[in-house]
Amino acid sequence: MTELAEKFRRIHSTPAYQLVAEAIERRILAGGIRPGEPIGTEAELVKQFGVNRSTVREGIRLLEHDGIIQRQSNRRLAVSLPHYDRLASRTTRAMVLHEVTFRELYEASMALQLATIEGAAQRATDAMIAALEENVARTARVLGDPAAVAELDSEFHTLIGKASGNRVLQLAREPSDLLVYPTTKMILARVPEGPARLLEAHRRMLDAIRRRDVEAGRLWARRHLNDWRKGFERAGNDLDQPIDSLYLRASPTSSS
Amino acid sequence: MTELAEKFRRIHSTPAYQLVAEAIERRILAGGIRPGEPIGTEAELVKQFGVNRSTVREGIRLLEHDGIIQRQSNRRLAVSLPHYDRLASRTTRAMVLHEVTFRELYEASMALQLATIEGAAQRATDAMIAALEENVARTARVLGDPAAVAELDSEFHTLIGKASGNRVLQLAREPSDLLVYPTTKMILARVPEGPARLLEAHRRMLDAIRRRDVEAGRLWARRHLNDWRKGFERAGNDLDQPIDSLYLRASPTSSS
DNA sequence: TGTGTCGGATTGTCGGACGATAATTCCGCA
DNA sequence: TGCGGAATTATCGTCCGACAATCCGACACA
Repeated sequence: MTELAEKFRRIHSTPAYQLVAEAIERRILAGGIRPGEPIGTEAELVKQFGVNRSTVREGIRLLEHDGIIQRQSNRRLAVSLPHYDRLASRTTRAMVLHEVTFRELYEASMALQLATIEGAAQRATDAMIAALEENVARTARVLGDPAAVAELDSEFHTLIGKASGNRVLQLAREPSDLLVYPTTKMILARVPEGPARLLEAHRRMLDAIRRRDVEAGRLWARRHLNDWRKGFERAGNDLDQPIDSLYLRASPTSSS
Repeated sequence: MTELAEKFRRIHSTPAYQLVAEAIERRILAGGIRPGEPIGTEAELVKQFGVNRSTVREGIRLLEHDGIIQRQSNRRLAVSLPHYDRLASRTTRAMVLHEVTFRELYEASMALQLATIEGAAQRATDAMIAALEENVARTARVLGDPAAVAELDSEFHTLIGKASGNRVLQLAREPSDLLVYPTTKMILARVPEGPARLLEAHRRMLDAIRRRDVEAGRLWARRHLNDWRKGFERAGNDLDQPIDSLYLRASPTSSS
């Protein structure tokens, strides 16, 4: 083995199906095709790229999976805006595989939720506030059913995310939220005073948003999440244990 | 159109290739197969699932694309931990397609970076601090080259992310970081005092981390990002304009 | 207006095939 | 006996051709 001079870059042939996917992706991102517009049938792509249909299909699958293209009613492919939950579930999955701890989840959620409610307090529209009020009212009605309360809690936070008007923030927090939700459910089922405290916090947060009181919003969001943490520990868990695979959803697909 | 009673759930048949993907994914997430362990060859999967190889291939492509399985040197498929950047680029792409504004990016980054440096100040190891010092030293050396400084800035923030020891936070901020980086590059190229101010901020942040001074860390991280925003505006941009497709990387694939 | 029917288009799935390349085995030679 | 290189095998990427199921649109019909 002579010392080989690094004259050549390591050769790396990209498989055709990836090239297909990247070519289409580039066109979409460059704005050549706008969301909603069709990108042609498989047969057409076969002709354009000069590869076999199987290859085209493998390529298309990737983009379809990412949600940047979708099949319309015609079954024809069209560009689409990837929906949040689709991306979020991937990231959530990664968190589970990486065995992140609840502490990490707690810390990150704290930062994200505080920023979110800050935005919501500043910019929530009347419609969003009405939706939040409706959510809180419903929560009050099902206070005896922990699972239902947990579900509404999840919805509440999603609504606040929307109300914040910050999509970057929404995208950033959704993966964590997906993990927080099942935990909340577990906590509420085991900590008797949980639902009442949760409702109180939601009411205060909503009130802060209504009054555009950023500081009060932050305060109650913080308390709310601290309740979550304390409940988690009171339910007999260690904050430094990794989140485990309880959190795989039954069907991670099909978001209408 | 009469009011149709919602008696039936929308029918939805899942194609076989998706079932294959989901079946494998479930097994992995349930912990049946740990990262690094092989999944079996395509031929074996064909036998197990009783479908055609084309179908199996379409299915495993999806998981491969998500990074939860990978081909080893044997070419055999094995479970793997999805790496951050792979997920991040998807989310970044979504942000571009959704035409999020710089303001949204700025706000979200602020929350995420403050939380990150907080974690770093509390938990950075000596090794991480050394790496940060090395980064700062290199930055000082290339101060005349805006592009190089931008690159090192990106690295600096990645290092702080690692130093924070919070992977949830890291996963949450990476997508935004991917968008911040090209902007920083543009700003540094146009704002003469940019590099010097950036270096100063990095030094202060590093110092705060070294002294475990959370408040100082937050302060300088905030200033640093405010500089970014001001530079952005000084460079003649409007904070409320959508980020555009300048940000698609040349090759969004292959992370070793 | 609502309903059956038909043809065409498109997809999902299949079976089989070939070459390229990495992994493994085997064999001749020192 | 041990080792380097050749032969074999395994596996993947790609291709081809095919078929049924399904959906869309159009059209005729009640």
